[in-house]
Amino acid sequence: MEKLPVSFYRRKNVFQVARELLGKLIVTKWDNVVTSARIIETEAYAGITDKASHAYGARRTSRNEVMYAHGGVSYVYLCYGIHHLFNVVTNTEGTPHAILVRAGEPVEGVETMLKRTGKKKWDHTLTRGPGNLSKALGIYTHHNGLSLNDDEHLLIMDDGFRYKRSEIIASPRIGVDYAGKDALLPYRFFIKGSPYVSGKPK
DNA sequence: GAGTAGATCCTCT
DNA sequence: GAGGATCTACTCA
Repeated sequence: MEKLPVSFYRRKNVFQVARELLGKLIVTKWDNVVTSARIIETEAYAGITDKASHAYGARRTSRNEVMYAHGGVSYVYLCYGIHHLFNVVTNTEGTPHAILVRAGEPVEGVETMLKRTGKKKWDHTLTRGPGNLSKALGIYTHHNGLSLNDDEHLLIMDDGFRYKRSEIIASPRIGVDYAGKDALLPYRFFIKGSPYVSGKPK
C-alpha cells in the first residue's frame, strides 16, 4: 500500500491518468477517523479547450485557480448549492487539467459514511455519484487545494489492485449537456458492471 | 418503472 | 441576477 507519487498526477495525458485512477483508494482522515473508497468512476476535464471544464477558454477565477496549480492537489467545489464535487488536479503548473471522481466502492469506515450520509444501511447508493461520494468521505469545499501527496488527511493510495482493461468502459460525461458537442466526448471512465456507477444502470 | 420538479447557494456576468 | 461537472422524492402509468 503506497500513496501515489506526484509524478503520477503530473503526466501530460489527463485521460491516461483518469483511467489509471480506477481501482485506486481514496482515503480521508479527519480527526483520526478514517474512511476510504475504491475509485470506480472518473471523468476527465481537459483544460482550456474543453467546454465542459471550468477552465474553458483559459478562464481563471478565484474558484478554479487551483486547477492551474501543479498536479497532485484537490479541487473541491460546490455545485447546485448542495453537492460537493471532488476533483484531482493533473498535469503541470499552468495547465488546468482535472479529473472528477464520480463514484467509488466503500472500503473502510462504512459506519462513519452511513452516519455522514444519514443512511440506515450500506447499499449501492452510499458512494454513487460525486455528491454522495464526497459526502460519505466527508469532503467539503474547505478541503479545496489540499495536496494529495504531502497532506496526511487526504490521500490517494495504490494497494496493487488492478482492473482488467476489458473491465474499463469509456463513455460520454454526465450532466454536461450545456457543453454542446463537447458533451459527447468519451471522457468518462468506469468499471463495467459495478452497481456503484452513477447514471442509468445498464 | 419512468419522467419531472424542487432543493439551495456560490460564483461569475 | 442567473445558472450550474447533482440527487432525491414524488407523480403518473
